[in-house]
Amino acid sequence: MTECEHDHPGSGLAGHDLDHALADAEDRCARAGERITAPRRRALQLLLEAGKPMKAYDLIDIFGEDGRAAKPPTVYRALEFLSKLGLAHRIESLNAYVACEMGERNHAAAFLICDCCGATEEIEPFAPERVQAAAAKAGYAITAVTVEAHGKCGACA
Amino acid sequence: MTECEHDHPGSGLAGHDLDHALADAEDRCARAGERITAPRRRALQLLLEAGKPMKAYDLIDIFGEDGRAAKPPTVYRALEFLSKLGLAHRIESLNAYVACEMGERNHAAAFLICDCCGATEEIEPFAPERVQAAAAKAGYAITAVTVEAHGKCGACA
DNA sequence: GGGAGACCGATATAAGATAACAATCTTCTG
DNA sequence: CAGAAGATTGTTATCTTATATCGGTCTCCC
Repeated sequence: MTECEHDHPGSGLAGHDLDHALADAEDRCARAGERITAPRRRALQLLLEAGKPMKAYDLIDIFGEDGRAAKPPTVYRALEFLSKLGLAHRIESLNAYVACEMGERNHAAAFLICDCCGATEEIEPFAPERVQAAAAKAGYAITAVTVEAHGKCGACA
Repeated sequence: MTECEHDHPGSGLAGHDLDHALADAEDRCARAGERITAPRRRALQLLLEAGKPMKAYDLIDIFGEDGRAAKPPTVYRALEFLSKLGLAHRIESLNAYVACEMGERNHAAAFLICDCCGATEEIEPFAPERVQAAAAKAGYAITAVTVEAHGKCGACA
């Protein structure tokens, strides 16, 4: 899948931006009546710093501030929580997780994914009304849609 | 994920329909200059008979005509081949595989998936031109798009 | 009939995810 | 404050999903 491995810049957050994003997330969380605990916050921090999809076991490996790995359930639980709140998304076709780039609201997400460098871009879903229409015609009531478009990003093409 | 477990009818093929579908597949295969060997044919047969997404290890368990399991690589290789030819599709959000329901051409696929009974329906992709447009705007050149809509089918709703 | 490449079977192991249970923390209530 | 209820965590073990590797076989083509 990964072919060229240019690891061009990447849009990970750091310093002030990171703090701000984390504070935002805490707000959102509080408003949703949920608690953002230490492992949840740590998982989100790692995703934000990475700025690209991360495998669960990559997070596990770097989870401890002291350089020690976490136990898998710790990280999987945190990721489940973040997904539930829309603070992160799972990318099915990569078995990976990425911080949500579109602030507020637990929206549907769609992704452009570079098979070359691994970069992803979160975009507005394409034609939600047509999804619903097509589903209704087939008798389905849809609650969540996964859209993952693979190809090459500008830098790799 | 699975909640109710009605296993309502299902659209698996059998008898004459199955033979016909397999013959069709062999045609397609021959025209593509590929060989449909015994394990490939067997894998496709199992998917067609099931008429719904099957996990790789479910196929592995029932692969042998004599009731014996196959070795994982045998089935994974067959599934990879069938996917390449468009005779089957992988459903990322289920880690499962399903026979293609739309005859000819190696099209893009989209799926309606019932989280209740596991049924799926393959449909025409929604707005391919808008995918391409959105991707182009972000500098991406897209080669494959995964669309998986989850919800409840008519029977489960 | 012999070489090249595709394909297969088998073993082993890697990668991804969850079950189960005890311990702890939070919040609410009396 | 005491204590119960529920959410969250840590820990161990295990399950599920997928691939690497290697030697042998088959098929095609010259």
